Amino acid sequence: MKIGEFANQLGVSTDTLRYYEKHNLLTPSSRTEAGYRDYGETALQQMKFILRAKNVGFSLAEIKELLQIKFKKHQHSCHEVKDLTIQKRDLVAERIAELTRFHQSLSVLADKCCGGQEPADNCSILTTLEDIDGLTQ
Amino acid sequence: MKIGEFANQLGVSTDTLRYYEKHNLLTPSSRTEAGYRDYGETALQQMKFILRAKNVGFSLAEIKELLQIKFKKHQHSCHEVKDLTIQKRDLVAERIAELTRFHQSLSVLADKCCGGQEPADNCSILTTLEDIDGLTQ
DNA sequence: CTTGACCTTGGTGTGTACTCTAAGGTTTAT
DNA sequence: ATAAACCTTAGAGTACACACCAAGGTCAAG
Repeated sequence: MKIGEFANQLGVSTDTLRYYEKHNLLTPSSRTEAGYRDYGETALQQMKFILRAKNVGFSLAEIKELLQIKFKKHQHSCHEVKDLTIQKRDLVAERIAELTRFHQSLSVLADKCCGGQEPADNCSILTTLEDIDGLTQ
Repeated sequence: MKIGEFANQLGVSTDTLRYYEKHNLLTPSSRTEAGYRDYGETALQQMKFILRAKNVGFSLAEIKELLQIKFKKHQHSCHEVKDLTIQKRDLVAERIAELTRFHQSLSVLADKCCGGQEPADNCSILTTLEDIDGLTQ
């Protein structure tokens, strides 16, 4: 399968596939005589693996690690894989916590503001940002 | 106040201050004869405004908008400010939702894995990423 | 036999918020 | 007088995940 068809089947761009190849995430099974990339079943499965891993939140760098393990499963332990997963989960949790604080602060600001058409001279959002430090906790 | 002292007082780097100036977020009150930046009380208040806005999750681009409004309050309405705030809040909410899906998927993966020291040949995390599509509904 | 759709490489651009470097000028203390 | 500590500018580098472009080669259909 040439890159265009392969990309279409997976719903990604050819640029993405070349990018993944450059970054050692997915190498086409072979090349045609003309030098065209030729993707086979193995590549298809691997690309699906990558897309699923992306879907659960892994970065490309993390996926690369997962692939290394996947390639040589017997040289790695379940522990390693679970560790990667938990580390990522905890990182995600931290980011959620941070965004939740943002959301909370923004809600407080929005709720205090009348939102009317009058000039913003006494807008509570602006005055709050000007005056106090206590918004975050 | 020269840039070094000013930066210290606010807990930011001098690079950050020059960056903000370049991007029209904060201009020092004046310059000394030697061309050194000289920050005054107005700059201090504005920088605090910026840092507070950052703390509640606004990006620098959004803060720039807020500053434009703040500079000419009578030309803008409360409505505008509240709109910006709510738009940002909703954006943050979306991102939280996405990350929460990630967190959920990662938890499911982690919980299924034994995490033991044995080889990863049958690691449920890897096989799940290999086999199914149903992690994110 | 040519048109158009595909493919190749290498390189640049995007957005965010800085950080770091180089090469040089100024100020302050000793 | 000189060294340390500060300041200046312009420009490059960082991370992430691609998107886009130019210049050219290849392939199938009409």
